[in-house]
Amino acid sequence: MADDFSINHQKSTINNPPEPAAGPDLLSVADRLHSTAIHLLRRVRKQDAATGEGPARLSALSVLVFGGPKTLGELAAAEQVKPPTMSRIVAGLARSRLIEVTQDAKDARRMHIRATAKGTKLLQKGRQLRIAYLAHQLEQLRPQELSRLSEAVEILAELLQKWS
Amino acid sequence: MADDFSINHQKSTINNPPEPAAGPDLLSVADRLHSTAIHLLRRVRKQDAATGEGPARLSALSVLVFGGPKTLGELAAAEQVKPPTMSRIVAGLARSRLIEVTQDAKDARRMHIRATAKGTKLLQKGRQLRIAYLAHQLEQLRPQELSRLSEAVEILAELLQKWS
DNA sequence: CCAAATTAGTTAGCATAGCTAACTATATTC
DNA sequence: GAATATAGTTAGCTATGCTAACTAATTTGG
Repeated sequence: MADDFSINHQKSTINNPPEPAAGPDLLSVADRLHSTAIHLLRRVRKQDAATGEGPARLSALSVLVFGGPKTLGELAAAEQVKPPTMSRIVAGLARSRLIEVTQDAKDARRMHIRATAKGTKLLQKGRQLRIAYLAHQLEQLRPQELSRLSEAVEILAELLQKWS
Repeated sequence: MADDFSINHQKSTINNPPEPAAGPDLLSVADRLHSTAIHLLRRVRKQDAATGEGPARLSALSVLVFGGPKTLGELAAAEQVKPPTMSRIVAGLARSRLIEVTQDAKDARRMHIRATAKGTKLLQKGRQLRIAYLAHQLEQLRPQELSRLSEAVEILAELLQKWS
C-alpha cells in the first residue's frame, strides 16, 4: 500500500486486436482487467482502515488466521516479502496482542507465530466490513450479471493458482 | 503496497447463501472477488518495479498522461490522496524530469502539471511490461473462458463507475 | 569432534507513501 | 482594506518495502 499501482485511464487504443473478429484480444482484456482490479481495491481499501491496523499487518494476520501457525520465514514467503520486512510486521502485530510468538523446541532459531483470539476477532471484523461493503455494491447488478461475474472470478482464481 | 490488503484464504464459509439455489450469493462473490483482485495485483506489481519509479508516482503520472494536465489539487483528488502527499509525489516526478510544472497565469497559487515526453515514454514502457505479462498468463485460458472473463470485466468496470 | 558453511531472524539505515497540523502566499468577499 | 477562503508547502509522525551487515544456532565434512 502503500501500495498502489499505475492506472490506465482509457480503453486499450494501443495494441489493437491483430485479428478483428476473433473475440476479445488478450491485450485489451489484460489492460481492462488490471485497471478494474486497481479501482476495485482502491474502494475497498478504506474499509480496512477501520480496524486500526495497516494493510501489511492485516494481510499477514489473515495468513495466520486462515492458514494456521507459521514461522517468520514462511510468513514472509506467503506474503512475498523479505524477512526483515516481516520481522517488523510481526513485531507490530505482537505489540497489539494480535499474534503470539513462541520458540521452536527443536530449533532455537525458529519461531512459531499464531493468531490470538483477539487477532482472529479483529480480522473477522475487518472482513465483515469489507465484504459487506462490496456485497452492497454488487446488489446493483442484475442477477444475470452477478452470475457472469461470479463465473469469471472463478475462472480467474483458478488461473491465478497455476501461476508460479 | 506498500501497499497491500488483507486476504481471505478460503471460500466463504461464514455468511452462507441465505437462499440456496438462487445463483451465486452476494457475499461469497464479494469475498472471492476481493481475494482474486489482490492476488492478481500482487503478481502484476513486480513488473512495475522495472520502471524505477514507485507505484504512487506511476499512478499519478498515468493520470497526467491519459487525462492531460492537472493542478496539484486535481491530481490529489484523482488519486484520492491528500495534498501534502501529492506535493511530494509531484516533487519526485519533477526531479526525475517525468513531469513539468508551470504557474497559472491568472492565479499564482495554482500550478499546472503535465507529463513530459520522457514521462509518457516511461509510462508506456511500464504498461507494455505489465500488460504483456498479464496477456501472457491469459493465454492459458480457453477462448470461451477468455470471452467470459472479458464480459465480466466490463460488467465490473461499468459498476465501478457508478460508485461515488 | 571441531571448524566451516548454512540457515533463521534481527538491526541499521535508506526510500516511498500515507496522514495531520501548522504555515505561506495569493485571491476573494464584505 | 480587513477578514476570510483557497492552493500548496513544510515539518513531523507512522507504516512498508528494500539491502547490507550482523548474531545465534544448526548442519556438514574432514
